[in-house]
Amino acid sequence: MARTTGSDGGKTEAAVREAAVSLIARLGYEAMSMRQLAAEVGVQAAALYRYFPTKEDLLFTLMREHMEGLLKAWEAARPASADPVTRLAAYVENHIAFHIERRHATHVSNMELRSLSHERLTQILKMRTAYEKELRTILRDGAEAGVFQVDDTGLTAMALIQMMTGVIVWFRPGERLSVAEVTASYLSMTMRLVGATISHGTARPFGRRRGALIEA
Amino acid sequence: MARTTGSDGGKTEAAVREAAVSLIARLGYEAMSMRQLAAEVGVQAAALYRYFPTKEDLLFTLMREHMEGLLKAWEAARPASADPVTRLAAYVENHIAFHIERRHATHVSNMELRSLSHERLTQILKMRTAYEKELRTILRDGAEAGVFQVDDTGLTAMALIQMMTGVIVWFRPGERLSVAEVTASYLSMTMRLVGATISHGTARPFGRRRGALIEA
DNA sequence: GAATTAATTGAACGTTCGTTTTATTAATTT
DNA sequence: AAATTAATAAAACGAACGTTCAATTAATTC
Repeated sequence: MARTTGSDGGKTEAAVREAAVSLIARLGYEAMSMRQLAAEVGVQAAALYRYFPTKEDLLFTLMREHMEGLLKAWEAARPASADPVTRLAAYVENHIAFHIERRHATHVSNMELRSLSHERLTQILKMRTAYEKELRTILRDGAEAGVFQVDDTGLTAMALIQMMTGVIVWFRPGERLSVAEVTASYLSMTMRLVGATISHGTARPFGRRRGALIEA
Repeated sequence: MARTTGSDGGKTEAAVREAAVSLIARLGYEAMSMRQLAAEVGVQAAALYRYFPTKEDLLFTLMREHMEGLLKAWEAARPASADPVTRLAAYVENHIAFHIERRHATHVSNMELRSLSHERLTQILKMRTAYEKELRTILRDGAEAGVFQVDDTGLTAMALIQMMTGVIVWFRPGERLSVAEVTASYLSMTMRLVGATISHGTARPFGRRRGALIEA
C-alpha cells in the first residue's frame, strides 16, 4: 500500500508530536521505539521520517518548543509593576499554571536532556538559564529593596524552581486539590520562604494571618 | 582466555555496582549497555551475569540499597526530642547530607523508576512513601502544636522534599558554596516556609532576625 | 599434587533498533 | 484528463542489544 485516503501531513505531524510527548514521558526517550510511536499514531515507522529526520530531531523539537513556550508565557504574564512581591507572585503563578498544563512536556524537557547532542543541549540550557535569571533578578531586586530576606539569590532561585516544578510529580488534576488551591499554597509557601512582606507599608509577613507573633 | 590472575568476586561485584551507578546516572539506564558497563569495570559483558542475573536486577539492587540506606540514615539521625522544630531540622540536615553524598545514586533512584517491573516499582515506592511519611508526621505534629503554619501537610511535605532533593541538580562540592553553607540555607528556607517559631517561648520567627515586623 | 571450585573469556543467538530505499496510491495542479 | 506532488506502506539494512553457553584458567580444598 501507499498513501492512504484522507491522509494529511499537517495532521499527521501534530499527531506524532502529541504521541511522542506522551510516550517519551511515560517510557523515556531511549525506551520508546520509533515503531511504537508510529503504531500510536496509526502509521508505519518509515512515515515518521517525513516529518523528523532523526529520532533526536524529534526530541529536540519537542524540547525547544516547550522552552520557547515557557519563555513566551512568562513574557506575556510579566507584570508592568516594579514591585518585587507582585513580580514574584506573577512568576510563581505562571510557573505553576504552565507546568500543570504541560506535565508531560515538562517531564520530557527535564528528564531527557542527556539524549541531546552537546550543541543542542547547550541551546536548551541557554533558554532555561534565561528563564531562571528572571527569577534571580526578582529575588535580588526584592532583597535590595529590603522586602525579601534571602541568604543567597542563586541558591534560593534554584530551590524555588525545583519546589515549584516538582508539582508535576505528585499533582493530578481532579483529585483532592484544585489547581487554584495548589497555586495558592505554593504562592504562600514561596512568600514565606523569601521572607516577603506586603509592600504597601503594613509590614505584615505572608502566611501568618492566623498567628500572633512579635519580632524581637 | 578465562579466569584472570588476582580476580576476586567480591571486588568485581563492588566495582560493577560503583560503575553502574555512575554510568546510569550519566547516560540513563536504557542508554547504558551491559558491554559499556563491563568495559568500565575492565571485564567482558558475560562476566556481569555472574553477579546480577539480568540488567533489571542490577538496577533494582542499586535502588533498593539506596532507599534502605536513606531509611537507615534517618533512623540513626532521628532525634529523641519530641519538639517538631528539632525534628524538622534533623530531617532537613539528614536529607541534604545524604543526598549530596550520594548524588549519582539519588539520580538513579529518582529517574529510572519506570524501568522497574510493576512489583519492584511498588516495593521501591513503599520505601519512599515511608520516608516521606516521617516528614508529614513532623509537619502535622508541628501544626497541631501551633509552632508551624502549614496549609496542607501533604502538599508541604512534597514541596519540601522536592526542594531539598533538587540540591543534587545544581550543587557541586568544592564550588562557590560549602556543604555547610548549603545546609544552613536550606534549613532556614525550610523553617521560614513552614512558618516555624523557635519553640522556647520567645515567639521569634526564623530568618527574620534582621527585620522589624509586627503581626497585625 | 590431584580434584574441585571460582572467575572469566570468546563466540554466538535471536531480537530489536534507527534508518533508508523503492514502490504505490491519494490529492492537487495544470 | 494528464502530470505532478504529497503521503504513505513494505521490505530491507547493518548495527547493537541483552543474554547464554562452552571452554579455559586461577585459586582453593582435600
